[in-house]
Order: sequence, then C-alpha cells, then structure tokens
Amino acid sequence: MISNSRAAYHLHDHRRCVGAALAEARHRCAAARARLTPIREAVLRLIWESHRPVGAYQILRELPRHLGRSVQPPTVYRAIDFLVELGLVHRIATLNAYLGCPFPGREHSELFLICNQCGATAEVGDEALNAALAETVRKAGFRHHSQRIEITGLCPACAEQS
Amino acid sequence: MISNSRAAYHLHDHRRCVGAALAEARHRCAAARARLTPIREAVLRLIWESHRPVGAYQILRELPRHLGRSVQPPTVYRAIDFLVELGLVHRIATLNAYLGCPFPGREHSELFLICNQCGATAEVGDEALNAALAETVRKAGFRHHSQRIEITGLCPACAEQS
DNA sequence: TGTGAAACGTTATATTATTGCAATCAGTGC
DNA sequence: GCACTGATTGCAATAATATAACGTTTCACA
Repeated sequence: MISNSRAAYHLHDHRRCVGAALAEARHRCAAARARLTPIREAVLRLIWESHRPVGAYQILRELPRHLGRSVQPPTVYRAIDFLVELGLVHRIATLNAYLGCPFPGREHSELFLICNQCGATAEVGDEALNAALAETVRKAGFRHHSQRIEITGLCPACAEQS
Repeated sequence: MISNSRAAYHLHDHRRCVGAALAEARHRCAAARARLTPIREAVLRLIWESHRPVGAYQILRELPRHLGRSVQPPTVYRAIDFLVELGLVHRIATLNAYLGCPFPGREHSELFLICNQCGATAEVGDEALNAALAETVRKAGFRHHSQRIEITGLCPACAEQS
C-alpha cells in the first residue's frame, strides 16, 4: 500500500512535498523529451500549494502571483492537459478540479480520499484493492484500460473534531 | 456480485429494462412519498432509452419527444437531481452525464464500466470489492461516506471485434 | 374548499472547457 | 550565424454544463 494520507491530512513540512513534486516533474519531462516551461511550472506550483484539488479558473485567477502576468483560459487548460498527460496531476472528476500526484510513475490505483469538510484529498494505491477490482472487472467480461476511484467522507483530522 | 453487464453490452429485450426501471421508480417514489411527475417520468424514460450515459443538454434537446413541449435547463436539472436523490439515476462524473441505475435500493458499489468505443456502460456491485475498498480506506484513517468507481476500457462486444 | 409545501416556469447568469488561427519560441541541421 | 520545423503560447470567440433568484401553479391533505 502506498499513500500520502499522512501529509495530506496533518501538519507537515509542505516544502518537501513541493520540492519532491518539482524534482519529479523535471525528471519525467526530461525522460519524455518534453519541456517544463515557465507556465507549466507555475501551474504545477500553484496546484501543489495545498493538498486540496484546485479548479481551472482558480488557477487562472491566481496564476499572476506565480507568473507575474495573467493568461487566458486555453493557456491554463493546455498546461493542465500537459501535466495530466505526464501523470503529474490528476483530474478529480466529481469536483472538476485538479490535484498533484504524490507518486507519479509509480503504482496507480487512482484512488482519492476527498474530505467533505476541509477538502484535503489524499491519494492511495493498494495492490490488493487493484487485484480485487481487476477481478471484478474481468468477471464482467470487460477489458480494463483506466480506473478512477473517488471516495468522499471525513479525513482523520476532521473526524476527530466531530 | 450483481451486474447488468449482459444487458448493457449485448442484444436484449430492452423494453424489459425500461419496464423494470419505471416500476421500480414508481415503487420507490411511493415509498418516499414523492411524486413521479410527467417531467420526471419523461426524463427517466429518456435516460433509459439506452445503456449509454446521457448529458443534461441532450435530455433538454430530446425531451419534447417524450413530453410534447420544450423546457428550460433548470427544469431538466431539477428532474435529474430528484432522480439521483432517489437513487434511480447515477451521475457519471467523468462524462458529465447521467445513467439509469439498474438496481436502485440494492447493494451499491457505484462501479461503472464505460466502453470507450460504443459508450455502453454497465453497473456492477461486488461485496468482496467493497470489502477490499473499505479496508483500504480504513487503513488510511478515513471515514467513508460515498464512493464512485469509474472504469474505462472495452466492453465484451467491442473487444471481440478488435 | 382552503392552505401550505412542493413543483414548475422564466430570465438571467455562473462555471467549466474548447475551437481556430496567428504569432512566437526552442531546438536542429547546415 | 541562419533557415527550417514543430512545439508552445496569445488571443478572440464561443461551446457546454450548471445554478440563482423569484414568481406562479399544482396538488395532497386537512
């Protein structure tokens, strides 16, 4: 099992999250002969400012803080598409929002735990769960390409308060 | 395991699907002391015309066929919200579209198998999978309220052709 | 038959996302 | 250095999805 729930839901040194994400991004861009342009990096930094999914228009509004100037929607969407394509960012479909991937390139359950209260969202991967899911899908005669699991509820921190 | 993948992906007597869905809808409305108004029934029938998720604006465009007149977006969204609330219809978040639930009120994995090729979408429920998922979520310290699993790939019929 | 809540009609608008085309930039081979 | 090529970005417009606000109608129930 792989998970970033500790970091997502509790106080931690978030600069390490950001640093790791950027290092990984540079690494994967180099491997794919793709360019991490200033716009793309600014969008990635902005998405990584928290462990909460961020909407495209929120990125659009806040990007000047990182980039020093404003841009148009297609520019933001293109950057997001690029980051999603490289596996650096996930789209959280139920929220129409985007979240940094804490372990790009590694095992992917694409399982998200979205806190209803504080919005913090962790990503979890689990081999046993993937196996159970693959088996269920196979029994239905379906050929599995991609998956996405979105769970809503209360994170440990918010559950404790209630 | 509960599944409608046979019906969703293969030739079948679809009138039985529609009939069952409507009967179930009437039953659940009565139980909830809610009204299955002409608009709500027309939207439900329209959604049940196929096993493919239908967008809200497609419903809006096609509703006159069932209702004899046109309506505005809020009317369609209100009907959809009502049907979702009662568990008769699911929202497929990755497609921004809506699909009839083949077994409302019964066990819910909220697991959807969406064919990339033909669009047909089956719903599957599986106790073992739910257990594995619950365990994974619990291990992350998360308190589970709702879940939604969306799988894309090839349905048996389309896989056979390719 | 009156009454209150639910449902619906209507207008306007918010939010999310894409299209199409022109201009610019980064790397490559010469 | 210079021309070439494909990737990236700028820009204007618009498409697609969803909701807000408020008044009117309908209907179950008393």
